[in-house]
Parts: sequence; structure tokens; C-alpha cells
Amino acid sequence: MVRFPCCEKMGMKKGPWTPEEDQILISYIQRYGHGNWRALPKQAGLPRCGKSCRLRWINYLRPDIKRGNFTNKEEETIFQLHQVLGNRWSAIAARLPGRTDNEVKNYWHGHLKKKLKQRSTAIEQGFGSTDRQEIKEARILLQHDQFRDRSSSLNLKPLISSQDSPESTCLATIEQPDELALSREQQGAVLEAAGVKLPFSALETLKINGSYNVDANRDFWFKLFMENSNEVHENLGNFG
DNA sequence: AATATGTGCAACCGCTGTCAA
DNA sequence: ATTGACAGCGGTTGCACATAT
Repeated sequence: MVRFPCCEKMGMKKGPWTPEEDQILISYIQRYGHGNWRALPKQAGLPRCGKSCRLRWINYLRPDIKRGNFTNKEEETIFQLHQVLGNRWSAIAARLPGRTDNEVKNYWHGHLKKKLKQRSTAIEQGFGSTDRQEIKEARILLQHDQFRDRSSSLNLKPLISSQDSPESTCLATIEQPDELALSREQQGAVLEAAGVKLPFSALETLKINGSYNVDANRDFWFKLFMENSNEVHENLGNFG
């Protein structure tokens, strides 16, 4: 497909926006909206390409943008959504009012990636050296797209998390949005039918509390993801 | 004080998905 | 079914500023 070059080859300006350009863009969008980004700069009299205008508006000039540091709650939301959605920054940002995908992405690369590493190191240090290969494999499995997509579409999120304090426990939780909530019995039934072989104690805990403390059962949880991945793929289809 | 290194973030680039013709 | 235009997305870059040496 033939494409016209976007910016500089057409004589468009690049680089940081000036306050004057910002004002022109804001005034134009407030007055006429932004129906057609490609036509907008010409109509507004801006020496920029439509793409650049769109980015500037969405990431910086939009009136509903929240500025300032991310809260702990927002951080935790990003961690959890990233477990499920991966690098789908726009999808993550959509659940954080006032935050843009660019902001979330930058924050992830600047702060959260480091924190995540610290967390996994902390978790790893809680295991014996013989478990490390299993941990590595389990991580790969947890990141496996097909498994993630399948489980998220069913609203079953394999989520292993820990808090910052070293003495905190790991908790595997089955979560789902309210509108599609499964009862605890249903959650257990889904896991059983999916071929996930929960030990009796875990299943009972799950049915009673909706969550299961894996602190004393780490081996089980990592083996669970290793051994059941194929069966889970096949059997979860029956629920989809 | 000068230089090196790290960090934060705005902006750009190239690709993909969607939709109308 | 195909093509082309466009919007949107995620990865990456580059610059300004802060901090360390």
C-alpha cells in the first residue's frame, strides 16, 4: 500500500510544541471538535501533521487529564492489569481515569518494571535453589498469550502477587468483574472441570473464601500451571 | 567545577485494525 | 474480495534535568 509520508517530508514541523501552537489546537478543537485529524492542522492553520496534533491533544492538552504522581492504588491496578493484558497500554489506561496510555507506558518503563523485578526477586529468594527452573518455566507459562487470553476471556486470572514486605505471603486469587461474577462454588467447579487438579484443602478454601493462600503450597501452584496448561486450554473451551 | 550517568517524559515512527468505496 | 485512507497503538528515541563521581 502506498502511503504519504507523515511529517517532515511534507514540510511539517516536528519537535516540542510551543504554547502558541497548543493554544491554536485547543481553541480549534473546543470550537469544531476533531472529526478528521488529518484535515485538522490545515483547517486550524497549524504546521503539524494530524498524527502529531492527535498525540498532543490526547496525551497533554485534553482537559480531563490527571497530572501528578501515580497513587499506590493506581500502581497496583497497573500491575494487575499488566498480568492479564500484557503491554496493552491503552486498555490499561482506559481503566485509570485521567491517565493516558503514553503516561502508563512511561511509568511502567520508568518505575514499575524495576518494582516488578524486585518483587520477583523477593519471591524467588523464598524458594530453594532446586525450584528456580520451575519458577522460570512457570513465569513463561504465566506470560503465555494463549493461556492469558483464554483465562481473561473467562475472567479467570491466574494472579500470583506479593506485597513489598518480605514477610508477606503470596496469594493466588480468582477474580472476575461483578457483572460476570461466578459464585465460589462455580469458581471451584470451573477449575475442576477445566482439569485443574486442586488439592482438597485448596478447593475447600477456595469455595469458602474465594481465594487460596499458596504460601505453603508454592510447589503445587507452579506445577499446576506446568502440568495443566494443555488440559486447561482444551477444557476451558467448554465454558467459553 | 566538570563530566558521566541516570531518570522522566514528550514526541516520533512504523505497523495494524477498521471501515467505506 | 480488494483497495486505500485514516485512526489508533506500542516501541523507541531524544532531550532536559537531576544526581553521582
